[in-house]
Amino acid sequence: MEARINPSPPSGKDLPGEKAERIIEAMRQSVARRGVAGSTFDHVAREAGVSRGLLHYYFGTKERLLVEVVRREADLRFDALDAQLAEAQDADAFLRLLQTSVDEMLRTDPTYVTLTFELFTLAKRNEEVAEGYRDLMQRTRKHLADSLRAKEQEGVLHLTADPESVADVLFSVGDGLTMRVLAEPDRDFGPAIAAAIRSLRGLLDDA
Amino acid sequence: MEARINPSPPSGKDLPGEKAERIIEAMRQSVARRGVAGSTFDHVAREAGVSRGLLHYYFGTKERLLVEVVRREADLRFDALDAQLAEAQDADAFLRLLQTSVDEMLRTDPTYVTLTFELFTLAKRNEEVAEGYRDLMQRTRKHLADSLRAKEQEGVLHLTADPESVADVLFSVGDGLTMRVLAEPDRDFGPAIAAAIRSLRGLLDDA
DNA sequence: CATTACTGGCTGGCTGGCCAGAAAGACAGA
DNA sequence: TCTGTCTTTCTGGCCAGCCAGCCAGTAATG
Repeated sequence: MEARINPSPPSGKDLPGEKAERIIEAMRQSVARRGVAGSTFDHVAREAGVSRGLLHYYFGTKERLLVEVVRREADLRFDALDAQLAEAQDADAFLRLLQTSVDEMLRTDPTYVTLTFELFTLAKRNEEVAEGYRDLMQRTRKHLADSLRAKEQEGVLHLTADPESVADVLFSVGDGLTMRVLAEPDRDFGPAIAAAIRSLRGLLDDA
Repeated sequence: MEARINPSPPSGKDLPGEKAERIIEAMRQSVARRGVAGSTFDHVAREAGVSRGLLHYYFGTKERLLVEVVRREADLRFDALDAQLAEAQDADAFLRLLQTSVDEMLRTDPTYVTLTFELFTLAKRNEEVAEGYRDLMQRTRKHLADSLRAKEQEGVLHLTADPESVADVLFSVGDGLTMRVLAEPDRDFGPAIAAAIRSLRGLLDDA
């Protein structure tokens, strides 16, 4: 009766938690589009193709559902990063790939940026979400830092600060500029982005 | 009957719009603390010491009240910036002052950072707020850019990009790092901030 | 038949906005 | 200075709508 959260494989034809997956993904998209407040169980359930009650059955509360959303967000972020950065062969290429990665995301689907900010504001008011968000930040930083370390050992980059700090700064600039681009989509941020990249290059390669 | 918004001086002992001021300030603090959704007219009215109805009388809707909050936010931001940056005599001092300004704000009262993010997420869903937010971004950028230009003419700085772009990048890094500090208050961001400053220095002075 | 997975009606609480009218001036005349 | 009237400012009760969570009960599974 009090199973909750991934109550074990539904035995039969379905993947374990296949419905739970659909709920999380529906919530993810809904939060990006409508915000946390606008993402009612009613809407999300309809979009996931399940009943409203199931959301409670699996997750109990909205907050716990959001924590799962954050977790999934981290996975998606990692995949995107790894795919983009793997092939960089020097600092310039690395930054260029980072930039096009952000560009592309903004043009095709700004879901996860929006979601990140939405979760950040909620984290201020809910400890469960806050913990999930901290975890997301830490894992993301760690992940990029590992990539940076690897690239350094390959001789592709020469970091002028510890990898974690570099990762923090890279993500910070990325988030800050993204926020501005989203707020003023008609403005040309080309020069600002170019300036940012020039400025960041000093962290990746002082040769 | 349809006066609305600063309906003219209340003639007598009070300052013009003194109550409106109190409402805006109460809303500002409430949004920072409880978020937009949690800032009900009931709470805000009580904290401003007025009746709930007066909020409608002055502002009509919650959105329009929020737009006023954004406007006030810009003024506060300008004052803080001007006060801090006026005395900088070289690029390093400029960045140092920028940093201590952010530090101090974080330690004493992170109200306006929180508020800024809160408004950003709301802007995604409300055109009135979005316009106010764009305006805030533009005016803030313009303001810092003007400061930068002035410092350049004084010979204090030598910008390596147009002032608006430099302002964008400075604020972006500031916002991004601030977000991270707020999310992980126990982590030591000293090295990351140092790295950011080293990196940004290239935008202010290539001598 | 027992257990687990799932449904959807219900409810109590809350919210933004509306509005009828009270309170507080403003002004004029005596 | 008092009084009566008009206007502006301000109040708080009311309402319709919405929502998260609860739960009694149904379907599926083994």
